[in-house]
Amino acid sequence: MIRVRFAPSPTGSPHIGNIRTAIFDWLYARHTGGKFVLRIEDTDQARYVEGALEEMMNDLRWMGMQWDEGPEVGGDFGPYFQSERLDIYHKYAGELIAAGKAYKCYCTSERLTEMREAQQAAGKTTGYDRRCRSLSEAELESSGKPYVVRFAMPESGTSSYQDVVRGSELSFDNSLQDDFVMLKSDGFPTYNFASVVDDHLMEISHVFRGEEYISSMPKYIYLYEALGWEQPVWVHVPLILGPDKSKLSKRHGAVNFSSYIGEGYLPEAMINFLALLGWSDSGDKDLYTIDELVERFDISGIINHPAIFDSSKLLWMNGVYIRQKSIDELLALCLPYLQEVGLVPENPDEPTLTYTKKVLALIHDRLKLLSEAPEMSEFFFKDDLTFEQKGVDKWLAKPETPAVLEHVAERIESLGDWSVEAIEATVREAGVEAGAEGGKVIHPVRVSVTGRTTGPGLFETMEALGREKVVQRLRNAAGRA
RNA sequence: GGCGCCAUGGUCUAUCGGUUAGGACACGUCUCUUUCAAGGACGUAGGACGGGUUCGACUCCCGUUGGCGCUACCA
Repeated sequence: MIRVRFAPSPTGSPHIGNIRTAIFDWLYARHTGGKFVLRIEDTDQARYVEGALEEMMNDLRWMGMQWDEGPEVGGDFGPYFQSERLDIYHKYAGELIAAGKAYKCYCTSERLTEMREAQQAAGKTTGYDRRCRSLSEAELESSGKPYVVRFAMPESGTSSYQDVVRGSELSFDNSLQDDFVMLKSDGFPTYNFASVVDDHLMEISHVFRGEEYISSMPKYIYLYEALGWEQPVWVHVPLILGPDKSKLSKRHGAVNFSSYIGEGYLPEAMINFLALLGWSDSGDKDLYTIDELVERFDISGIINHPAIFDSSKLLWMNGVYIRQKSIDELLALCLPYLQEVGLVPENPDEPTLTYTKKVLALIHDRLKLLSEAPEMSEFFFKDDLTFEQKGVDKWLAKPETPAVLEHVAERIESLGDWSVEAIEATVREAGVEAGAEGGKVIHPVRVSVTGRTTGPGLFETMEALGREKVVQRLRNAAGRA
């Protein structure tokens, strides 16, 4: 049975890198018909951030990636919060201590710091000097003092494992390894220990995690050995780097995942784009539906080198997915953005909805982000236009323009058939009659009616706006000049 | 500093010894057009360097350089 887990720690807003790992986990579980487990690694009380877990769950659900086991849904391998599994970690730590494979360490953080600084100053490799490993409890004068539990690593030899992404065996010199902390003095386990215990107990078959853990592999190898457990398949996925080429982290501003939701990216675009950051199956295809991704995703396609996160392709992809939406879907997607700035009322009536759909149809192809909808369609909903200076200078300020606009208004006013075709014919005719052919009439009319020099087709825009508003705006502009 | 991973255009990538090194984004030109998009056509741009191995290396090996990661009572 394939079981994969996504194991975030609630220490802040999830970023692109966290979510990409979750996408790989989810895709692999769905691809193999396995289980997708969500486990919360809340073992660092100092860095715990309120609301981070809710944000994570919200992000996952927004993408339609519902976990099979974990918070809110339960499962047979719970609890799924590490903070609720402390007794389990203590039990196994106790067994390892009894077997002489782990030991209590009473060294103070001051001593550790001093030791590290001395090692650095001497140009030596830093690491715990294992003082407490060989001393007895009596020798340490330890009674009542706080302690951590360290794992007793072998001091010589090499350790190795098969890396499924790199396709080769990776090995490490044991003499360079440290007796790492398993249990902290506050009684909480460290990631290194807790994840091993939980992955085993939760019967995780494949561990997908960032490649920053590769250098910690010796720890896991010996922990599994000491516990007598079989290792899962390690899938070290490539890191996602920021534009500055460093590992993605909080300090990279625009990388918080939820902010992409707010800007109006679509889940299918985010999943498609992120799945291709560190995985590929052909190289000739860029657009994948979620079903195609589930069908094709496999460990063999995972890339072995880091990828820089550059959102320009994501933006393009989002435009592609927006264009694939029906008008009704687009309405549902854009309405919140339009309502937020008051362009559309909270409880719109049927005619308003119909009108909004007509407007959205006109900007549909131009939209790359849902959040662009208000700015792009503002003049359809508001009569007090903001005029682009460029348009005013180039067209409205021309001495001959008012007469042209007035004439167009006149002809439009008496137009019988209010269709796009009739409007176009009439505007063009009126232009000719007033001595302004083609662009010479179209541009000033556009600026008059929309305030802009760019936008959807002018005649479609006029048709949507309605005769009354068009005539009024033309006369306003004529008088304005 | 030590250890580890990695190395194809600006970016994401294909290539698993023999290709005019392919695709996509971005960029540029043209086209369509009232504008801006969208669409179509075309184009600029790539194997870090040096040694091997081989009839033949982007591809395999070694070294160099470079980038990144780890080096916590963070994950």
